[in-house]
Amino acid sequence: MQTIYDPAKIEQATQAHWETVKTFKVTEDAAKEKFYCLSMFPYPSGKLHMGHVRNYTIGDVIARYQRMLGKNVLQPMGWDAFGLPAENAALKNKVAPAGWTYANIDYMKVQLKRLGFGYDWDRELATCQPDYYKWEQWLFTELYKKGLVYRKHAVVNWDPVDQTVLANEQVIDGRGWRSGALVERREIPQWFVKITDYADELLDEIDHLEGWPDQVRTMQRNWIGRSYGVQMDFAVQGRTNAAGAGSAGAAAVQGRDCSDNPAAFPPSLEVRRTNAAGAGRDRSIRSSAFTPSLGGRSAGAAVIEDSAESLTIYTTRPDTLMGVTYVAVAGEHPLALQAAEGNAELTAFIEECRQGGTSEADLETIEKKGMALGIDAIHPVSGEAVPIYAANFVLMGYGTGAVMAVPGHDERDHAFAHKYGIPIKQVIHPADGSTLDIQAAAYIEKGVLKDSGPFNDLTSEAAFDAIAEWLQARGKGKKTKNFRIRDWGVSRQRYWGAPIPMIHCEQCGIVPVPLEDLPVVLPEEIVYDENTINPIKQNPEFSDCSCPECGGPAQRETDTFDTFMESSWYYARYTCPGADAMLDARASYWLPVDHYVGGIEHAVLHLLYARFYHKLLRDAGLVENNEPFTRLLTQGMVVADTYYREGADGARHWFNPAEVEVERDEKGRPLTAVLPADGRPVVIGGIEKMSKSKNNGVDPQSLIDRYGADTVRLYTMFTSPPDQSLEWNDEGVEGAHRFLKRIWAVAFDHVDEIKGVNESLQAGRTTFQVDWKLLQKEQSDARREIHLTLNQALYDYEREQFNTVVSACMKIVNLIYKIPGVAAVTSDDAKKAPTLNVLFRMRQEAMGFVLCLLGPIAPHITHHLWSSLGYGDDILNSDWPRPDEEALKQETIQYVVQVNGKVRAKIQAPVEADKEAVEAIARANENVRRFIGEAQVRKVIVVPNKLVSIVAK
RNA sequence: GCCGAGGUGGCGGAAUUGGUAGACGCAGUGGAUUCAAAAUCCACCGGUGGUGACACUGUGCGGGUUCAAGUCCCGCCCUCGGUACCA
Repeated sequence: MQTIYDPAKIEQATQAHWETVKTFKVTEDAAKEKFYCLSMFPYPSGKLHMGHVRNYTIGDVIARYQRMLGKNVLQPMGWDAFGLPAENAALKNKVAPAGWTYANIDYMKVQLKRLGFGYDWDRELATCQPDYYKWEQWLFTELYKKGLVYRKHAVVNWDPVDQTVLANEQVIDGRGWRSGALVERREIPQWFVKITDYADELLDEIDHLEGWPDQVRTMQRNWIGRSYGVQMDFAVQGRTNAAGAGSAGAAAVQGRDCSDNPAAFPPSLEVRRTNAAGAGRDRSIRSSAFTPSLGGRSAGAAVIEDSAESLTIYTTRPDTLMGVTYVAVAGEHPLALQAAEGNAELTAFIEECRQGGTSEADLETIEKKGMALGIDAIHPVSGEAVPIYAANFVLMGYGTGAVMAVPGHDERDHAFAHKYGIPIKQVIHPADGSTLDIQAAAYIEKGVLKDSGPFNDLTSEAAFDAIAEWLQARGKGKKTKNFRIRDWGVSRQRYWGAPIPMIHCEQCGIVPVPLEDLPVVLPEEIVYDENTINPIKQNPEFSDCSCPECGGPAQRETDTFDTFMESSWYYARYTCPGADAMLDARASYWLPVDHYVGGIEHAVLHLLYARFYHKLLRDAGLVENNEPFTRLLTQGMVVADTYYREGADGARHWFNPAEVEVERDEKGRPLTAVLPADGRPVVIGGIEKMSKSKNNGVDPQSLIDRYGADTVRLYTMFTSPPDQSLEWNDEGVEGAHRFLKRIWAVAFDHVDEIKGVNESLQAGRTTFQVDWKLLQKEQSDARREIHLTLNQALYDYEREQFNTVVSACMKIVNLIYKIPGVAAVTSDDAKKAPTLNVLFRMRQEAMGFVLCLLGPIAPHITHHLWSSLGYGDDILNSDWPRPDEEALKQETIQYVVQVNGKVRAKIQAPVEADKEAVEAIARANENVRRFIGEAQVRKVIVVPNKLVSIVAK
């Protein structure tokens, strides 16, 4: 009697079983090999989206696979609970961010459980809980004591109407998202963590991250961007009032320096330049620091005392030095501000420079504009005066806001020089002696120096050293190493985050909050509306405090941490829930994470910050290894079709794919899309990442309700390989569901047929003596095919290509349907034949393969069928399948025969045939002889077990 | 702009890493079953020519290396992700 596949029923029963047995609760067990499998925790945005489902299914498949291999598997889950969306929701719905967040967590947790993920929920954490962020605050104060934390000014997006700082996401086309006002750049004091102190280690250890995708490793290398170059000094000379400019400049810079710890003055900036030839070669990174002669302030820099003030320049192309024809500084640079006094035009330009966003993409794509300051920089070699420009693409906050320019050998400098009539000088010539028009285009390759005074005729490589030595000998510069990466700015001017545990005391300056006063708790019971966008700023109840050192009145820091701070160490905290310390000894059993799974969008920031944090934890004596994540899988995005109509104002109204009907031609190509609601057409907008803004999301909950968790899991695993984007398709979900019904049907047909025929199989015993030799050739061919397919699936599990694991399962099920001989048996006598028992055994074996292979992917149905087939109570405790070597053996091998590169025949050759024998069989083939014809055979290549290639002319 | 990834049938994708292009699935077409439908099962399914065996052609575009190229090299085009305050 076959039962009907009812996913809701069997999934509930299976989950109840896991709950009762506490299947996924784990503890440290020194006797077993541990495996820590982690998926990036979600932001509790409200409900799960398909990206979550995909991420957590991949993680769960890996965790269950490792468990079936016999390991002690830890798979935890938690919540990245601080962040901007909670504040946005609070403004919209007039609810406090905390309540909104906790409600979302409750709902999403139910959804995760419904999907059957094998988490140890006893380890759950939320980053907004004070007993979590307490330790992050503690570590921050420790880092401060070590000198790894400092304060400096940094640029933010400022909305002049709402009087608030905006995230990049809240700046739309250069305007504030709520006010619509033009956004300005502003500089305010902020906290920084010195990731640059670890830049060398973070870079060098990428080489050892063999379990990471090359793509991510390359991105991190480029992000850290170590380069070797020359740092040098340009003296500044005022054309009208040099002395005045000098003192004003120095004073302004002192005013900017808000560091309470002079030794922690930021390392010099970097402004990135990459030549158009791109792709990692000849990258030219140049930076400069405006260095008043304050002595020792510029960390690691040569102290150059030549003139009252100077601009320190870093370049990876010192060979182009003699081609410098101007210097550019930021609008807010002291030199620019000083020059603008009494100069309305320049003042207006500087004001213009303040507008626009702060993101790298904004800065690089804006129209490059500048204005001469009327003062000059003195070239360190030639002594020539070159003009200093204020330019809108140079940022004060990144380093100290000045760059040198070589229009002849840098594309952006070339364009800028063209626009403002600045001379373009060619000092590098192609090594092959060819000539080119430097006025038409910059020459960015390396070559041979000309018009370079003492350095003429040197190659670029030789000139690098020669110029560096020349400058060093005269105290004007030196060779140096630079990084593209900047220190990590962790201050956010937002309410919903972990408070930065620092106190400002008029007497004692900056004082970190001592451990006994931690955590600094963020007030959660607050009113949240337009008037109190940030309820802890200007809130005396929160900010007034007494100084831990002198006891006098003091003010708390009201900025909160970047949420990357919380997400940089949660993986470690999972290993020791409830610990009365940041971490305890349990961390050393579980860490590092063996396998980490998350979105490719985190390839740089989160994954780099977490690596950095792990090293901070190591240096605080809390973990014992150097890297947090041994193996990494970055999954692709979930994408879907989009449909829209344009309104009268040009605004697009997006329709969910579920509301749209697509008409196709006889081949299935989409022709038009209409909205059945009004029968009128909509525009097909192409395939995009599922998002609220494009209204192309699919709600996983409705799919789970309709098809069950196993179907949703199977579909997401089957449709794309994990690291590629997954294109949504409703019919595909049907297909996945159909396959599960097919397995269900074949399993219960099998159970019915073996009843009363084979007691051993019925009892699930698979160890009775089977004489496989009883199989006829086509039957043993089928069995061989099944074992070959199993082998393929095992290989695919190892390389984590789960879509082809599913393919293999489908193939095996198709083969089971077609096992020759078994279907035709109807009479009772035939059912008792010994061959039939062997065929039943063969089918039982194949079913076992499918259930095990599919177990991690569709855990509920496989759990149920496992016991229906009599195998036992829990598939998770079964042995992982291996193919039978005997079953794989064959007598002949198929060879492909090519003549002049084209396939002309397929031949069978005995396994033991040598190359000559195989060649002889190939040449005897009629079609092969036809294509060789009269031509002479010049060469024959025989690839063992594969092909014969005959070259004839 | 810069860094990274990807372009293979109508669609998602496969090709054990230089060796039969299109596995597996979706859609489609034809058939079986059914009073009918759904469900299920079977067959076909890149293009052109041919009744057929088969031939030619075909992996974004243009070149190249090789007995052999989706895969390697050079030069382009297009799409997507990141770009430091979205998470």
